[in-house]
Amino acid sequence: MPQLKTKAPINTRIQARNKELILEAALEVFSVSGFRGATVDQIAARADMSKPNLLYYFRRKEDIYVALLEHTLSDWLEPLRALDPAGDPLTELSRYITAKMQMSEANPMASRLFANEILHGAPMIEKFLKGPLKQLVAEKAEVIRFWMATGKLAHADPYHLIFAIWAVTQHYADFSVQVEAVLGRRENGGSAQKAVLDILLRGLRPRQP
Amino acid sequence: MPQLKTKAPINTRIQARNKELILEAALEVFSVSGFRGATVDQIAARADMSKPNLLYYFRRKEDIYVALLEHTLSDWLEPLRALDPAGDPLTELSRYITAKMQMSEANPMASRLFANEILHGAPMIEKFLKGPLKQLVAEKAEVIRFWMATGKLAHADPYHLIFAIWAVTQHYADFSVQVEAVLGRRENGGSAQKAVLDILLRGLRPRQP
DNA sequence: TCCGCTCTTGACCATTTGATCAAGAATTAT
DNA sequence: ATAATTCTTGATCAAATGGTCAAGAGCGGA
Repeated sequence: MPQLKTKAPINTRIQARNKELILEAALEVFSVSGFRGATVDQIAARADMSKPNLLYYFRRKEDIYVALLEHTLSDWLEPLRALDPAGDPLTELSRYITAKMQMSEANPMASRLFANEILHGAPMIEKFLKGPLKQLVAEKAEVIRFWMATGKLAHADPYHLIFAIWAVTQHYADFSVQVEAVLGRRENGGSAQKAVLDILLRGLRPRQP
Repeated sequence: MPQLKTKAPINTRIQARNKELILEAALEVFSVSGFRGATVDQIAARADMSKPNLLYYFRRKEDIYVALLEHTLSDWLEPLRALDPAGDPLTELSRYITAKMQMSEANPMASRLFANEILHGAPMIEKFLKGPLKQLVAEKAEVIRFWMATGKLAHADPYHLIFAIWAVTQHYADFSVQVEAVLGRRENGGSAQKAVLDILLRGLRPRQP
């Protein structure tokens, strides 16, 4: 008697490999061209695969895009999640900012993918923004507020502080073309990181410790 | 004998009006969907005009896009240009940040248009970035460096300070969907402005004046 | 009024592109 | 080995879309 598998065949080795290849190729293409601008042909070509074969693994172009977003949403939150209420505030924030800067440098394509999605109204991840993200930010804003209340950090609006950190760190990935144009393409790896830490954190040292 | 006008007929009243209508409609469409995602039909519909009629004023879709960018590039730089070396540093920077925040709130579509263009590699405005923009930033970075050297401002990398200001102020326009999702769509007009000024400038007050 | 120029549009075209299908190749299980 | 299943792709389709064209409507100057 044949096994009943109407859906979700267990991933074979070939499936795992090809899905990975497709997602990798799709990130490159979507991050450059956005959802509308990217074509299935481009992705298939980058994945060394015929278009029908690609569509055998992901039925619709949109499925690839959504899979990509889901695949990285969780990683994206990890550094914020790691903010430790028991740690030293400036050390914790410093770690967070550094982690975000390193993510921007190591994986600018993922950053641009999100930027594009949000810029276009976040049609695919609205639920995520209003649910898990909002929840996590509320929680961490509370931690920051607590640090401020106990005098270990200067006062500032925790939400807007978090926005500022996001904005600045992701700027180096999302607007890298502009950054490089203005700087004349001189290296910006370490120096940017140091400068950003300085700019964002210097004002947060408590007045009289 | 008929007047010789092979090109550039002087703008008639109808031309001026329709070009304006088209640019207005195009900004709405391009800022939401990006260059590739926007269709000429959409723009024509928003401008209450048939597609061929729209293409009578702008031969190609790209022409509308470029016209839009050029139309606003200059305005975009104005606040930075206004940084006055003779003024009080903190007052000047404060004015600059406030102006940028107000632009973000008043015209988020223009901000998103640029964000999109840069995110996709700035194919149309590369020259502008490497020319006038780079030039202006270099000049103003020098002003900031001067302020720091004369002890009227704490030390920080002027370039990265400018990037931080751009990043944070434009974040509220470009990522408004995310900001509103996280804040639960509570008003953010004035409070954001105050918070941003505080976060960006507090660390810049000179140590011992 | 009349003539020339500007403006407007329905119909149309060529290309791009997301998606399907049937048929064959490769792999796996028995 | 061999049958069943999974994988692969050339050919093809329908819809969307940027752009053209010719013909007519509207406007302004003489």
